[in-house]
Amino acid sequence: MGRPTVHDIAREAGVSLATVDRVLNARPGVRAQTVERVQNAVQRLGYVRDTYAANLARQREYRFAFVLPDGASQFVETFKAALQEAIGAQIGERISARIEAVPSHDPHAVVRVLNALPADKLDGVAIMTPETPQVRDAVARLKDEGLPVVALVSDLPSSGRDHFVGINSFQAGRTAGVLMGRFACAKSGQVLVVTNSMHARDSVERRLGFDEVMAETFPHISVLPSLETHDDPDRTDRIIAEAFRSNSDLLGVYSMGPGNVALLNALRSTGRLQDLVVVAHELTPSTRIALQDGEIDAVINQNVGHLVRSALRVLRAKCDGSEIFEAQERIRIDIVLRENLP
Amino acid sequence: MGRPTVHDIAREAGVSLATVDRVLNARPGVRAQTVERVQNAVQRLGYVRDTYAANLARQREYRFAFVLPDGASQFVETFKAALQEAIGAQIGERISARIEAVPSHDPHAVVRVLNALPADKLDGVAIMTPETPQVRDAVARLKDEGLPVVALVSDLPSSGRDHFVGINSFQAGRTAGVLMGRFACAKSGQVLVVTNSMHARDSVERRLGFDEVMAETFPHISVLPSLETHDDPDRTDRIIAEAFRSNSDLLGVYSMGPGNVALLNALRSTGRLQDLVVVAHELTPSTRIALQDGEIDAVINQNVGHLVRSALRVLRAKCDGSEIFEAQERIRIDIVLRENLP
DNA sequence: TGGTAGTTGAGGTACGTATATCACGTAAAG
DNA sequence: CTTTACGTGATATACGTACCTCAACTACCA
Repeated sequence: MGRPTVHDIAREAGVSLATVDRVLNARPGVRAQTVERVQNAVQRLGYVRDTYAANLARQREYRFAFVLPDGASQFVETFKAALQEAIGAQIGERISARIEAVPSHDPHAVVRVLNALPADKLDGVAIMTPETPQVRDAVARLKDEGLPVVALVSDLPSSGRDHFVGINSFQAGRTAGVLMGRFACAKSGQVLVVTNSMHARDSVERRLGFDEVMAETFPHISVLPSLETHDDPDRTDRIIAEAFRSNSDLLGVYSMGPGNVALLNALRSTGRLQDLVVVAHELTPSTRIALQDGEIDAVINQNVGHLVRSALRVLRAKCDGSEIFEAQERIRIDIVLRENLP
Repeated sequence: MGRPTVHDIAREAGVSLATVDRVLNARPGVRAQTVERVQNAVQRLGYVRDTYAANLARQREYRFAFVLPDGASQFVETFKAALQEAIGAQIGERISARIEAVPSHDPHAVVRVLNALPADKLDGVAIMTPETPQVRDAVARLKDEGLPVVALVSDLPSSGRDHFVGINSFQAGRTAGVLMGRFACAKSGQVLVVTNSMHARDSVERRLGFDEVMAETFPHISVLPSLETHDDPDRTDRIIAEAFRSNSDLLGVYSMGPGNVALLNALRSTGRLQDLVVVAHELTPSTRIALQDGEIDAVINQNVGHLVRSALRVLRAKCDGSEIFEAQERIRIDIVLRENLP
């Protein structure tokens, strides 16, 4: 015979179907002793609830909200596209997802959106935003209302989020460091580090990892202080030009954050792009082209498709109270060169 | 209202439930005109069959067979472990998989096993084996019996297989080449290329990709003819020792196939392992340790977990006649360094 | 006219689970 | 002794689909 059903449990435990149901769904009105009898039967027969039949019966729908920064970042756009695609392909999985766009540089707006989420109309929330104390509080509130919360790309530790879907920024920084050091080939000189803002936890951690490897393994290369572009193309042009004026032996550039379009333009106008080792984060249309043209040497990437599907799977598992298949949910730090472009 | 059901289709098309059922399941006894009416209704309402309800009703079980080489390869062992784990985690997905072990170096045995597969007790087959004309024929036979067939890791082109789950060997070879060239840092010298056998299509293609990049981009490095170990540790020791005697400027070693344990041992006994750039394929317990110890510089990997889950998803989709979500099924060429070890 | 084949409808049962209602105990409280 | 609350069983309906049977209708041919 196939998998045991609730009927088998009822027979094995010597109780009625109704009681099995009460126990399995943690409904009240069952003596502790009876509960145990049923649970033993479940154990003995190795019963596993058929989630799909259950969802069919209860007309379950998984209603998720994705809170994403609204802005010019190609990475977020790529992520959104992957999300739309995944939702489309998941027809039949009873998943619906709404996207809540949040002005990327307004910390208060994030909190407003989070607080405005209709907890009773949702079954889970995924959040991509920098960590602030207010966000932590808002997440805690969502958790209080019984909603599973997943942090996306940027972790929200000590906020009570159920899960983090993303890569370890410190390791990502180390990986970038090794590529920079080895591709620079024992030459000595300076490396530029550029990001939009060092207020983001990711940037800080990447920088730490990068510095650690450079100091350990490539002491002949000196890593310059982080330049912050503040997402401003003009400012980017200026600080890059200035950096090239004041450093004679520039070997490479490490771009830790978004804003690769502006950065690449600034680098192009120096006329020295081809000689530099450039390592950037996130595979987007622009970094892809730059890789193909040999302008960027390596991209450290987290696969957006994997991020999206992992977030959806984890949220579902949290809703169902089922186990997470850890091996599948670990997001890899992809190293993308021209040769292994997906 | 939620997703349309067969009832909605029946109403929309002005026919009975039975007729909708006949059309949807391609049963005979429906006028062409009526078929069209129903299909139009399906189109208009955007009906998608609820696969899980359908599987529930028809008591479907997906019975797959995995034909895998039986042998000492750590890669295959890792793959098997991932398969077992995935099957365990898929309880509730109505999937069962049997593993058919085949002596790895007996081409006839593969064919015997394939021919002995009980087509009527199976819903799909995944095959990991080198390509031979006999295998092609056996696959064609399986297809004739109506079974979906997926080629794993090593493609079986022109065999009629439904899908290939694995990476492009040529691109993988190119990727290895770039890493070798760049990590060798403009020094000139020779690179050893080692595999167990150049009869395998993978090895040939990897070699082609590797050579192409080396010739294009690193002409100062000369790539030596492929050494074949034939899975024999003693032979491996001998040919490696001989290669070190006759080449004075060895810069690196590219290991294209399995047998990394024996190769690493042979390299260790030369005492020059630390100075070499070593690029190998497949992340296994031994290559992982060698990466950590700095003996191997880079591993080109195809994630076994992804391979397994992709094969299962594709086989299921083929059984259901549903679309494949291409973006999800593209296996990435992973570059694994010590710093981004998963 | 009757026969036959092709087409359609009506309705049922089943899959495994959720959920509701009602009835029947038993034991404690009044 | 009655009342009440609690624990349990019996039974039904539903979810969306598959698959079966039986009846009925149409069209065509002999």
